[in-house]
Amino acid sequence: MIDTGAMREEQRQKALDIVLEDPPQGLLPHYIAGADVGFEQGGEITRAAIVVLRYPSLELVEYQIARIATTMPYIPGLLSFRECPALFAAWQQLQQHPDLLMIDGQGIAHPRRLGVASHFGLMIDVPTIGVAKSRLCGHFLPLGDDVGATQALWDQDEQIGWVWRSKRRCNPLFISPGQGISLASSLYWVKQLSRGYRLPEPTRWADAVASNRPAFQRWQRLSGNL
DNA sequence: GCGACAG
DNA sequence: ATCTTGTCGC
Repeated sequence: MIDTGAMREEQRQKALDIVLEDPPQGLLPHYIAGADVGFEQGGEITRAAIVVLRYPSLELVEYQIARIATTMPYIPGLLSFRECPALFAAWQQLQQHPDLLMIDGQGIAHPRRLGVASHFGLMIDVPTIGVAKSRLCGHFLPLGDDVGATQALWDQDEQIGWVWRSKRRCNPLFISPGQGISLASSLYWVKQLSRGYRLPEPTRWADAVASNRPAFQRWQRLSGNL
């Protein structure tokens, strides 16, 4: 047991096995991350924020922000080409790489099955889940008004994701597998990482960091991470 | 030809 | 996404 690198890899693999299980059982992942992208100066600058939370406490343990020149305009269906460069820059700054990453945007719920979550997951070779606030494509049966109401998101006769009402009187979330995870596990983890707010904690924290919201500023003070 | 269209 | 105040509802 001298090769700590191999030991660490073994731990990582155990965590991945859990993430990939359907449904997940046994051991649990150690770190889960959330990513969000925003723009500054009228779109000239792309800002990506990635946060890492410890599981299952969901406490924020690290965050990184990357700002780079925008290279692509927003074109529906080609979002990943616009956001991946900044996301990757933030990813390379991380001290801790997570076992699972939630990205705002679609996974396979995309015309070509390559939403930003799928694309970025391939780039970093880490399981990803797409959590979008609105629909890009696909159709679904009428969704109930109650919390937890769920419908499968379809493209023809193929399921490409889920429509899930995470909170009452709020528009539903559009959840789809990014890379290296199943439809069932995608929904399972989004629920597992939600705490009564519309967005699951990883995405919620990523948004708070990217937008420098009060909650994040308060965290900075309390953790001495100025 | 017309409408839809993640962030 | 971003520009932005107040406002409605729990």
